[in-house]
Amino acid sequence: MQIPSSLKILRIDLMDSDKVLTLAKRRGFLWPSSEIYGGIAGFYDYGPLGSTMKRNIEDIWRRYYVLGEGFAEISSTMISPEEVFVASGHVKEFLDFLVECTKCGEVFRADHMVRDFEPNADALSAGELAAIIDRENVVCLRCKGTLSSPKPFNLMFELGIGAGLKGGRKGYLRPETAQGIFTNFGLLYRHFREKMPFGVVQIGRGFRNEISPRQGVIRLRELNMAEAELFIKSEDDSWPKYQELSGEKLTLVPNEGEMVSISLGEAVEKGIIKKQVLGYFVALTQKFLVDVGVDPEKLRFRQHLKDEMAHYAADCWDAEAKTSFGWVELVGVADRTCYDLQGHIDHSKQDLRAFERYEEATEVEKKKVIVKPEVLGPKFKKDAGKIKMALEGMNPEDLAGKDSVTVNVDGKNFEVEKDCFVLDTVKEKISGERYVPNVIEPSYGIDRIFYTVLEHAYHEEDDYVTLRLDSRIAPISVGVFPLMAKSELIDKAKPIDDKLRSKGIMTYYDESGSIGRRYARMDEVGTPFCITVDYDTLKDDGVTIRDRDTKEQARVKITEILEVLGRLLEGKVALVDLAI
RNA sequence: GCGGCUGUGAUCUAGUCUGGUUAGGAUUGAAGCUUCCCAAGCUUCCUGCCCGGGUUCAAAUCCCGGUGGCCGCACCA
Repeated sequence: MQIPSSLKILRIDLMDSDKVLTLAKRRGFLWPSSEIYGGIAGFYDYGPLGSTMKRNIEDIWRRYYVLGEGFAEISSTMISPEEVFVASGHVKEFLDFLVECTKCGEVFRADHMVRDFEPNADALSAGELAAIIDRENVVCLRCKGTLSSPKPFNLMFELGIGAGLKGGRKGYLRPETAQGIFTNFGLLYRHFREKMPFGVVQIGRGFRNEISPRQGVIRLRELNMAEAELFIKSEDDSWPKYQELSGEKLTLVPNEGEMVSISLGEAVEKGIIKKQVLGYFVALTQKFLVDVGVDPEKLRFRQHLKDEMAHYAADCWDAEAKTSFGWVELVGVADRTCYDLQGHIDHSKQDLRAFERYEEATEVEKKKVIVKPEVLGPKFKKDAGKIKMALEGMNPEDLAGKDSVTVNVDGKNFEVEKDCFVLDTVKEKISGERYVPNVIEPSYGIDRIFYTVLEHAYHEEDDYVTLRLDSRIAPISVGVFPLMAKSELIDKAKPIDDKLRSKGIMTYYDESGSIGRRYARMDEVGTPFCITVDYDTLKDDGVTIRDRDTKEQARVKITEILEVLGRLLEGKVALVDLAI
């Protein structure tokens, strides 16, 4: 039977993901969570090698953001009270209204069902959606059955915090780490000694009650994320380190127009990427991803479509990697504007603004309404306070020359005579201005990056599997073997192993089975180098260092191992150059 | 969440249709032998029918429910 070529490719690709996931399970990278109880969709445990490799990826990420960009790392709670997510918009926006067919049970998104009648369907309330469905007689797309009323489905996990008959205070598991940074903005602003711009990062878990988790770790309900929030002055799109990356070649898929392959500098000049600072972090993201092992040939940046944007974002570029699951979003670089901070200002009544000092303070003369409390008080008694506030908020020009003025407080009108206040001109010193900072957010999905790195590192030749992981990512750096399990060789090999570990190099000591089998074990988990003590070692104090990818060997004196390995692991020298 | 397919040691798989020995094999793993540099060979060993009900004298096998996986639809702020 003839199989269409497109299907053939699909089949082969699917087999690839199976192979990678099977290897990941067998060798302790990824394990389905709670497997002895049947497992649970959307949850994965990181095994011993996986935990280490994940940490290695996170450490390199820290190198970029904390050391490289000077961002500060915090670790905020995973549980927050409801108010946080009301302010962030997640309670209202992080949900879909679903309608169910009362006849066949098919479930649809309510806003999709009324899209033809209402251009702004996703902004409607349950009641409004129900009204349109009723009015337009919208029925099930599949069987024409009657639809249920719209029911909200929020993707956040809800919690009751503490005891109490009502189940305690309502809270949620965070769907993103970002809110912990925004709620701490005031303290962070102080930490940075009120100097703008500044950045804050957080590596941690987020939780989303996905309707249909699938594809291994690509869509999880408990996920690992690394997020950076860069606070900048509103409208200021420059970035001091921009020039350093402006030559970086990017593959861009803008939401209008064709896919292009151009430098960051050109992309910003041509207006494909609107802001320098956003572009900088797109390019930085590319450097990071390629650094940890994402194949640059399988990497692109795609701009979100207008209707695809999250509720808080004005612009967003996703880093997408080609995997056997198709193009997978690894990172989102979003312009969140001042949405989040403004939301928290509105809901918490706290001042979460930054202050920018002018180079020179200016003095302005200003007319002001100055209330005489000793006159106003006795006249209006308990209403006096509110009337005072209202008066002071009025435009002095409107009060000039009038005998009395009508003030509306809480729906009641009060006639206030001119003896209650005076109009005066005061000098005011203005030394700067306050503004709500804008936020640029690069948000990394660690689990997806982890998987992509595994898949892009996976090599198979004649059923022999090698993970070509970067030496800084590989969970084990060096295998240490005696050629045979003989005491004279073991006595030489063990101290080498101890020495390397004491210097912080992750090793794996192995004396069982044939030497080839031991190399194969290490190749399969991506260990870049293996050291073997052989019978010649007893005579010349030399050992062989073997390279995972080329299988070449070099002979090195035991006393020089540490120095040589240091250079090899940092990628500063290739083993072939040491070979003798 | 709906529908289809599916679940046998860590991995791959035979057996399931047609119920009936101690569930067979391979890989991996462990212990050992072998001067052993690329999954060599030999010996020995560990580990399994997704879970729960039901039918039956008897269930890996048939039925029902749950659950995991894959695929399609929907979803993916």
